[in-house]
Amino acid sequence: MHVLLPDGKRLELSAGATGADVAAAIGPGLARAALGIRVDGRLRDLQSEVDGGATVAILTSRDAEVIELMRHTLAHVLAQAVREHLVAEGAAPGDVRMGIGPTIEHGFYYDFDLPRSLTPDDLEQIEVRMRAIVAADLPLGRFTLPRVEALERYRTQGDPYKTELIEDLPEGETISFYRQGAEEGVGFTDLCRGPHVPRTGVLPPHFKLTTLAGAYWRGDESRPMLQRIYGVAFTSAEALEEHLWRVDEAKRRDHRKLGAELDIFVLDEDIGPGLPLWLPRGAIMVEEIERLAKEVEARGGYQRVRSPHLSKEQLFLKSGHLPYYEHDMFPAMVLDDVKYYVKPMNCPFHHKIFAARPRSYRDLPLRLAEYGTCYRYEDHGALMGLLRVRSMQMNDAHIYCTPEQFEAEFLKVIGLYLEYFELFGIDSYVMRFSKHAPEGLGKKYVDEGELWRSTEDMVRRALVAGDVSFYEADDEAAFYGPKIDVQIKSAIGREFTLATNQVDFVQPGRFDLHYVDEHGERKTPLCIHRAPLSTHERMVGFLIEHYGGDFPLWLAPEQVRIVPIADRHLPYADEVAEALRAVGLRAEVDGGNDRMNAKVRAAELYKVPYIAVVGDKEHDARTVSFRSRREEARNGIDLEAFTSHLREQVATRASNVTPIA
RNA sequence: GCCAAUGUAGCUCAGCGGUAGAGCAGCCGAUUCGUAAUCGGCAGGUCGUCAGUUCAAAUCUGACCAUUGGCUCCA
Repeated sequence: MHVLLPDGKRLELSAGATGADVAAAIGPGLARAALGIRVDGRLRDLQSEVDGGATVAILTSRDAEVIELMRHTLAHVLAQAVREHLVAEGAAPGDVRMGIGPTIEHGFYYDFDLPRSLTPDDLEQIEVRMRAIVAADLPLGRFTLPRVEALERYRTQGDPYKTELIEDLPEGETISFYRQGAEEGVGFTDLCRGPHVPRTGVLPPHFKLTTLAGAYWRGDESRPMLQRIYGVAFTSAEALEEHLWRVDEAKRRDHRKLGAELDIFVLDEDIGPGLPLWLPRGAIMVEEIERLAKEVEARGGYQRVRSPHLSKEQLFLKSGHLPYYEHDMFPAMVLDDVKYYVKPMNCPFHHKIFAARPRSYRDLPLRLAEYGTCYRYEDHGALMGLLRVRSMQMNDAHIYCTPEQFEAEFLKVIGLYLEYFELFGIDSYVMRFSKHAPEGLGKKYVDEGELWRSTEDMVRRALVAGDVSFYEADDEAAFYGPKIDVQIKSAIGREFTLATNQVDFVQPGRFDLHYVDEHGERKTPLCIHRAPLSTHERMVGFLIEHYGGDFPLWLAPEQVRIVPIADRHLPYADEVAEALRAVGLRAEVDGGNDRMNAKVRAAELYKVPYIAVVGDKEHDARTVSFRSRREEARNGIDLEAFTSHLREQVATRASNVTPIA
């Protein structure tokens, strides 16, 4: 047989040749340096047999992708270290059970079922053992076993996890193991698909165990909770340093930290978890977002409505929330044998508004908007600052339309997202087409298999017609229909849904909503739920991180801080503030008895976009001297010119500032 | 909800068996100063809560509450 090399050369090999054989055939130097191979674009290890006719590239430490092999092998080294660590203190080897240990972005993890809980101290000691295993330069050997023997191997060890993994492998699948250490019983052997580096000695020292966490076996909350150890690994010290620096930098942008420093919101134990208080500065931001939404929606033909926070049980029975969404609702309050619930969503109320009078096809599409505050009983452990709360103001609207109008309306909503994202300069996001999973019918999802499929097809057609790029995800839908979720990452790298756009083929029918079409027939409308600005809590939380607290002028809680140089300049400072406030700008005077330098520093730390210094020169000429976080500092700018410069930025909601003329 | 860690003044943190400390912020006073910290003084805490151990608990133990890191879930 033969293989092709990346330069197009043909290399003749005997049958059953491995990656190592290919490297050796090319040259002894390469054979020593080889860490893995790439076969037709797929990463494999040196021990795997190459396919005849394939293009094979030998990978060395110079190839970036070998870090994948290294991280994978490091996961095994971690497992060996954990076993040694616990056996050293007296645990039986069989009591140290292994789950899975894959690579992830920046590193790897491994899940364990252990006789005791690990502590951060253990982590340090385990890392020391890992370095010893690397230094021991154990060779990695791959071997396969027939299914029966593989199962027997783990059954005798009493290992339910590996046994289950093998049982779930499809018949006929090769069951491979990797052993680090020259012989059985030494080092560590693990069920594994590979690929790996050839020896532990080639692993880079630039790794670090980072966190200890709990994780359900196979991600299923009904199964045992294992202990997971996360680590990061890079090929160079600089890359590791840079990664750790980035993690640190992200912490500085964390909206919980900045939210406290900039007086935007607080959480108070007496009020309850996930129930934030907006401080005056945060309230300004929420209201600016609302103002933006109202302007955009007025242009888009939306009408605003209002609905109560509570409703009798029957509304949510009708909508389907009680059977399908009760877990996320605050428990009922009972008055005179009538149950009332706090609303988790606005939709049932809007359906009632739709039904409040007969509707003609001429009324459609009918777009009802409300920034209603909803309450959801989120799991305690899921709460996170403003990004995951229990009281939330939805940027909500429901669009009722005919099937013929669906595509255009749906795409208009997508267009809305894009308009907002452009305004905020949001460019790293993905659109997720969230579909149901058939197993969830009747449990998580209303039991209408056919309707699910046809609605999902309709959404997919609309997305393709609108040339929207997206990926599909099963089992992520709302209980009443599929969604388009805009997925985004927080400063600390956790993915969450920002905007959402959902199709509802269920509730209009359950509420017996109808309109009269042009032939005088009663028809049920479709409903699109949309929240392009997410909830106002999550949006503000996201924007704090997105801007790192350096908000564009229109969003900044305080837009101008006026710093008088001496007390005698206070009257003029007040005059400047009045002039700014007169045109709707938010300005404050720092009248304290600090030195000017200290006041400038305080305003900078508070991230006030413009600091206007006024002294004798400014007073006499009726000017200001400003410094800004977004443009070059200028002295002696005419007060009028300064004011209109700021007004212009606010009016256009500018992110990029054109310096003052 | 599950696994684990943490919880001392508004914030950042020290103290870790003998009944509480610093810096910054705050307040008062002096200084009136040209673009990131002027000086001095004062005030501020039932050490998350509730039990327990002890002659004595911020310090040890337990339960609960909250926060954080993950898992599950989600706007």
